Amino acid sequence: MRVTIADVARIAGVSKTTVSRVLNTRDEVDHSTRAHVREVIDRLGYVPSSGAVGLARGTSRTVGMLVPSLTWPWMGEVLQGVVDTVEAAGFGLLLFTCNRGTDSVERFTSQVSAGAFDGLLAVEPEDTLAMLAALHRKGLPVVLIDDRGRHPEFPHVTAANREGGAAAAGHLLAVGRRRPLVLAGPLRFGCVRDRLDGFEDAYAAGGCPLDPALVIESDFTEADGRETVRRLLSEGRTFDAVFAHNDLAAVGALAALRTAGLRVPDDVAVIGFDDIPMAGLMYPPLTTVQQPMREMGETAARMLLALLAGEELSDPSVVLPTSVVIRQSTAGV
Amino acid sequence: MRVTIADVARIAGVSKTTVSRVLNTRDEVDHSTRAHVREVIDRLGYVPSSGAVGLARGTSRTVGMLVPSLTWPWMGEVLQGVVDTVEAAGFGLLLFTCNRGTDSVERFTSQVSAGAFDGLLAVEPEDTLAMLAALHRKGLPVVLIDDRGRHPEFPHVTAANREGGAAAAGHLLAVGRRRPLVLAGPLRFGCVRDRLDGFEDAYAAGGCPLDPALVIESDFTEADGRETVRRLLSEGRTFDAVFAHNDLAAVGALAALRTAGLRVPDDVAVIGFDDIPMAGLMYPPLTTVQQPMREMGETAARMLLALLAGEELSDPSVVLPTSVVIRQSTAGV
DNA sequence: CTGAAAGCGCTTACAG
DNA sequence: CTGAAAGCGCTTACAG
Repeated sequence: MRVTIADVARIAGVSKTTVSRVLNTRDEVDHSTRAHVREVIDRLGYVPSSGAVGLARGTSRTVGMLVPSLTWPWMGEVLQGVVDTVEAAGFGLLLFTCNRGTDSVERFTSQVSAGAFDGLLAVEPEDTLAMLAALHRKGLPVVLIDDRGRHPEFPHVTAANREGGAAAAGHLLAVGRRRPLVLAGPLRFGCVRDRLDGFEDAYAAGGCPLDPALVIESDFTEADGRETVRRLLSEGRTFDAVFAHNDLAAVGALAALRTAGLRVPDDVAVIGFDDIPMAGLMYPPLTTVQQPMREMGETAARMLLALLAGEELSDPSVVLPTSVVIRQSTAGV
Repeated sequence: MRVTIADVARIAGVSKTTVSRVLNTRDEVDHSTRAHVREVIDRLGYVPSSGAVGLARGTSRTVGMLVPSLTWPWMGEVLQGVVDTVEAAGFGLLLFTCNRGTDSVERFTSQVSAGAFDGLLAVEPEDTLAMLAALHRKGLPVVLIDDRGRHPEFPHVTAANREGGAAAAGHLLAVGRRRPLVLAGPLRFGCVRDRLDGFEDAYAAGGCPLDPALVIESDFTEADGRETVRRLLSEGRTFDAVFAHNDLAAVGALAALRTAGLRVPDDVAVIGFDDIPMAGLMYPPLTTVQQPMREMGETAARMLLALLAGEELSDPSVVLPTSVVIRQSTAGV
């Protein structure tokens, strides 16, 4: 049987109130009483029932996390950052995905109403944004880990996409590339427009404005990156670099260039975005703009915990710096 | 304010007992009463507090999952399988990692005592096995997703490692490789010994027993795979194939062979194990023995849910089939 | 078929 | 400094 606070109280010869105070408050308890109760707690191995504590206090000391998919290459890093931070604060992490339509969305919202968690971390909530906004308005603390949209109504953390795009341009210009192909992500995403703007402006400032025919919307997949580059080459387009808006598309570009008999980086330099764990293991190793995924997870988790502690966020919109990781796909050997 | 069962009861003009029965039982309630209560529940948007239900019922309808790391290449697939299954059953998933020593282990065990979840899924619990065994003995339902050890004391799901090793051998023999290098994982892992046994036996049966000097213990990392192959080549060893016990090591082998000027698969064929998401995106695309990671997650989750439902497991030790995915690193173009 | 009451294991005014 | 009692929001015998 479970050891309860009543057991501890009885054996220690005090009231449940006193045991509760030993557990939860720093003062109001006589030193020797406190020591004695502590001893009994340890001896019995008593741990308060989280359900009962939650019911009495009206809080669960648990945060929820909603992700669109767990199999994206960088999701593990974000998750690890979140879990580490949340665990260290003594909170639990309840994980949800929303990849199966209304059914799972409904189940998720009912978990919210059920008070299963006190606050929510959401990654790139494209389809679920309206729902989240409703929950947020009803008082659920929410922090977005959001690399796609622009959501000033939520506290959120993103990477410095514009600066990342500019840095990619700076690097390509530095290695002498004047005619880059841009394999953009879906243009409805804020992050994509930011990366593009930063890149375009930097190229213009460098004295060679982009050729609009070489800015192509793609969909962040390896397959589409590969196919797009193949098609452009077959149409006779020329370019001396590829800036892909994510690493998967860059890997696709690598494959298409190889198939076409072009050398990377000699004929065409390739730079990606994300720095997924496999980026350095590609052939050639992929130069890329790094997003600090783990740190983004940690930061978002810290923000949510602060909110739950009743603190004001000094800055509800955190932008973490990106940086170019130079590897052989742009640098040669 | 939260809508409670008392609100529903008052507005519907019935007792809390009746509302509870409408919520939880199929019978014992008059048809029209039931309909009326349902209507009030919907109108008010009432959702029972999971904490209160848990306290009253002594169960949390939540399962825990303990993983050593969230950033391993195949972990996302396992997690996705688990989350999908658990969510579909209306359970929550509480995620824990144990990468920060005794501190996090202690925090984890206290969550168990706190009754935060009803059952546990654990992935490759090398260091935490003793702790898990203790919890299991105390009555916590546990299912292992375990590709490393052999733990007959727990219900668990693994991949068919021995058969996978044999299949790798069969494939290499079929493409004419008679002198393979084996880049084994740490030999203390059961899965490693199984893969090795299957591979060795199949090669022996094929008429060419392995050269013991070409069976090397490695550590499942890309760096060690690369370094080991580099060293062997520099020592003048010859081999016409590499069987790596995981895909990361295989990717390392690919890099070392390339650096040495050897062609894959012409000079040396390479086959890995796992089929991580990036395997097909390598150059050349990596032939590998696929472990059904997502299915392993789903199966383990289903087993745990069955246990929680009070069912007996028809088979507490489930072995899921592996299969060779043939790509260019062994097959040429 | 329905309800009053006790109980799940805590916390928290309130009183002393 | 300490405790009796009410309350958190449910479920579940028990009685009718």
